[in-house]
Amino acid sequence: MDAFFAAAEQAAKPSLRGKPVVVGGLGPRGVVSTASYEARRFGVHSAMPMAQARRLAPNAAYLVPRFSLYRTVSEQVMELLGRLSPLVEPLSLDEAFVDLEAGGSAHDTASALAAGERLRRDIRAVTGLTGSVGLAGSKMLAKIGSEQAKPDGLILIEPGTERELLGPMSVRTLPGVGPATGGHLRRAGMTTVAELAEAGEDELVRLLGKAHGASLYRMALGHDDRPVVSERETKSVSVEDTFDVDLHDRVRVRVEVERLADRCVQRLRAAGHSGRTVVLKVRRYDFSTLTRSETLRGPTDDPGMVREAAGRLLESVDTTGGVRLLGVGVTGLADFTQEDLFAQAAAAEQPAADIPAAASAAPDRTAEPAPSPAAEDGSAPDREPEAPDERRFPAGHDVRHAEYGAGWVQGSGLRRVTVRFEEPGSAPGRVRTFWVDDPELVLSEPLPLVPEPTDSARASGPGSPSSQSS
DNA sequence: TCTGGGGTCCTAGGACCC
DNA sequence: TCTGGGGTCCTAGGACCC
Repeated sequence: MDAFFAAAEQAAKPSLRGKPVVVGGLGPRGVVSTASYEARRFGVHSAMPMAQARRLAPNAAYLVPRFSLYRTVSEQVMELLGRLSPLVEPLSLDEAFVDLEAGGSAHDTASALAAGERLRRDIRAVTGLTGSVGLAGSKMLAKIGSEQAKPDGLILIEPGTERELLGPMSVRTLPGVGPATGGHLRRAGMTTVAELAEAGEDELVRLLGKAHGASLYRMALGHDDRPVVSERETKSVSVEDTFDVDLHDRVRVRVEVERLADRCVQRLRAAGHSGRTVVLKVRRYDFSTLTRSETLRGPTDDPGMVREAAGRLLESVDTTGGVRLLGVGVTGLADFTQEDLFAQAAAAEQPAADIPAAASAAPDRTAEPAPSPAAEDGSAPDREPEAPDERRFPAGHDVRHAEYGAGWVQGSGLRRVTVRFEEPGSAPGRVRTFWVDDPELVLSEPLPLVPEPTDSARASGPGSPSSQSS
């Protein structure tokens, strides 16, 4: 999908169409998630500090991400991809590989092109947004193709033309070559893909290590036989928070770690997982980042266990100077817990008589989620009694007013909310301001971008190469 | 007003085991 | 009569991706 988050917001908010839109964290330490193409013309791009974006494009609209909306649109797009092939590999909410050959939806250049264009039409019809398609014989080339096709385009890379196409491109075009590897290669005198191929595998392995060097050499030759994999197992679950101002108080740091542990366990349980290794992440005032981990005797999804492990790990970290970010994660995932094992063992030991005891060996699995006293009352003494206006009415979120109907928050503060009354199908709307506690005004769920989810497209076509839409 | 959040994969050293 | 070889697990850090 093209500039996905920003494009979705423009589709939802008629007055923003054709205007620079920046989606990302709006706090003092926020960064840009997505900039619309209009905003990119000012030099704004993903991962840029929001403060810098505001200097470059002071008149852009700045919005927080609304993942529920993006997830809804993403599901619509993934459903369309699923009609092309059972082999769909999502990379994120807005990007996926499709193995057209496995789906029988293309068998040569012409049928692949037809499938790609049909997909783009369907995406536009169903979501109201544009996507770009790269068609090629491998994942790497399909991805590079889709990147070049953006925005709102389609590119097919004819088999046999890969090397000549890649040769003059920057090494940074290849997946897996970021700032660090790019720098290494530049210092070694290599800036283009052709120069990588010339250097040879041995040289690249010497420079970058075994795995990275070897795979990069193959990519430089246009070789990539990685399969499209539809079901991938989750390996870790983590949550982290960057604080608006550094934390200095040790007690506060500890409280935040416990909160994060609870949030992490919530997500872990929601996914039906448990894990053996607890990881604490700390970013200090100077941006130096460290992790500490502890592996338990068996997998757990118990909030107390994770909280305590994270707390122990915190003991070994020097936080003088201040803490910028804290994170808690769980890896070594399983779909059972150690309590399950105990229960199983107990049941096996004493077959009939002992079923109640076996059940009580896993006492709080059903009683959960337990409201943790530590996280509730022990929490930040300096916390606001009520959420500030910006939190109650986040910029960009949908609202509904009893009299004026559907709109979205343009800004809030000083106990006031400014709302623009418009919705996906409407003309650009007018702005009105209300008191934050106006009972007529309530936050609402995102409206669909397209009125009736059209059901036009049909699966079809015999097939051949891989494609990626992004 | 410098630098998010959620992931994946790789490397390297030490412990431990046979 | 200095210090084998190979495998796995754990820990920490780094690069990269969206």
